[in-house]
Amino acid sequence: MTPEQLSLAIVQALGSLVASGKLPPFEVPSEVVIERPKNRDHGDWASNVAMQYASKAQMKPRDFAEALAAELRGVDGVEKVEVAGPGFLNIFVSDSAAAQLALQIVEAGESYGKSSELAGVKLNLEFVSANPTGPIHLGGTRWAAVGDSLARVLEAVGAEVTREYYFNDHGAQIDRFARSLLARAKGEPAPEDGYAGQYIEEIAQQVLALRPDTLSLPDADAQEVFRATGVELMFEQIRQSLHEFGVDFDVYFHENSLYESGQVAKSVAALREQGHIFEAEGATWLRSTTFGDDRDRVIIKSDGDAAYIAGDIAYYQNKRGRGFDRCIYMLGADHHGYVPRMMALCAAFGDTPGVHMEILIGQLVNLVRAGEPVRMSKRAGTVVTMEDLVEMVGVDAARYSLTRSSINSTLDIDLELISKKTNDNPVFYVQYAHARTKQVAKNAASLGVDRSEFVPELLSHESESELLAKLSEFPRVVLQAANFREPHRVARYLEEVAGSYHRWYDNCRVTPLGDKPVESVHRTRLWLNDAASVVLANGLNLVGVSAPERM
RNA sequence: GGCCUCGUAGCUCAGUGGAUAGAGCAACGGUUUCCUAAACCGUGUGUCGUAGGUUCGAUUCCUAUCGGGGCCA
Repeated sequence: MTPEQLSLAIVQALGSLVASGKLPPFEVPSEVVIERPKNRDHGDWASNVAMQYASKAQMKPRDFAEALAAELRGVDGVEKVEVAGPGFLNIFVSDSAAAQLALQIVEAGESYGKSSELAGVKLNLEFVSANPTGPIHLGGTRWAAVGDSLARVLEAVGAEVTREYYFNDHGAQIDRFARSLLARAKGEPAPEDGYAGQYIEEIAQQVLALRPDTLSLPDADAQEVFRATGVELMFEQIRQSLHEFGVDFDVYFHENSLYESGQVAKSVAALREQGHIFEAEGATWLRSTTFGDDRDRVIIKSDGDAAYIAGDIAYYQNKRGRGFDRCIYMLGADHHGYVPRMMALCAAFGDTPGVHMEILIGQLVNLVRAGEPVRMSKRAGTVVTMEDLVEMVGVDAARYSLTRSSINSTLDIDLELISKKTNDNPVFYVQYAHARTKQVAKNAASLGVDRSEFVPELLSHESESELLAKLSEFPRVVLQAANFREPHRVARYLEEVAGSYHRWYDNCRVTPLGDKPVESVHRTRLWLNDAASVVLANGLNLVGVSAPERM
């Protein structure tokens, strides 16, 4: 019996109670809250449905609960129902009803945990989107890990997700990049506002190797060569790093294409038609204050150049034109100031902010070494990059530790700690649990324990009902992670599954001791072992971390 | 000054308005003739920053306030 099945049983019970007049008519919910009580005396599962709906039926919570309890006692698999405290429903499920789940999970395999909640929804998820002026730094690495995991979670609940990377290779930042390359190639110190670091040297050399005559050109022309070629090389390096990090985007969207295709002009014209554009002080403005922005925004500056928001406007309309129902943007906390103007442009197109456009703001990552903050500077070239982090701890540990925390929290990564590869990192704990399930299965096979029978009532040890209960929560955790856009929930859940599994492993053997014969209980436990294996593997996959067979 | 975000155990952090607030790490002690000891078991610490409010019930929601971080002016 899973929480979903219980929820359904309660909804049906409520329906029949109302139909038979045992409860006064009220609007019966389509699902109710079922949770695993911390205290096992409170049952296998508990519901607060009576406290929530008693007033709607104009009853006292306890009376409401008693009526519902009486009805639930007739449900197959329900062993006992008690009413406790202010009106909690404490439900005890029979061991064999709970154990059926192991069978269902193994049979479902990779599809266990998936649902069709967002089936048919086309989602655009934009993340990282760093301009190609240098390698992906720690902050971008966090979005790469979290964004890709979020995409996986959303796909698991049925959404059609496009991972998208938006970048620009013109403008002030890129100029600084090009000037830095040129200076380095000429052996001059980096410009005051430029970039430094080993990668500048490497890219400069690569550009010279491709275009050996560059330095004989006039400075302006040479700089353009460094810009065009340097950006290309840098971007290729970024794509490669992301790929090695396990993150591949479906679309790399070039800001310039919005201008070249005339999309910007078209979008501005569309907004002008709606009356949201005005001219003032020689510039073209979006009247974003109409939609809650704290001031109007310049789209085309008085010198004729487009402001950054011109691209955002066109890009948003372009996404919607490609059929996306929802456009999700992941931005760092340093860009939270953009939210009101972004939402305003969404509304200006007649869309609904928060529905068609969603912006997730994530806090930054701090680097710490032995408790002391590490100062990072792009100019001094002392940034820690995605490659650095991966080199220190590996892809799995890096992705896991970046994904397991809420993006609302600033994340401190302690280099001292993480580079020591201590088992501080829970990724080892979870991966080890998975590896264990695989080794147990292997041993079972070699000793002749197979899945030829399943006797649910034999899974009666306390650690078995704990593990089964934990495994049953997986689909709901995935759904919550998707709905809240919080993939860290999956990682936290996996840590709990791993704990339950390790405890079960210590208490219940799958293979018989010594030369004892193989019995039904061993064969039945193999199902549970394999069910745990499925959940750990499916969950790790959602976090973007490998599920090793052995460690 | 305005806006965003965080404040929970010694540390790093979980915690869809529910019952006695949790995990990992760190500390101490125990468990291996047998499926992986990267594991398990035991020992303990909390004014959930503070003050009000809403509620049958608040760590969770609202307001104010203090403190850390960030963005803008």
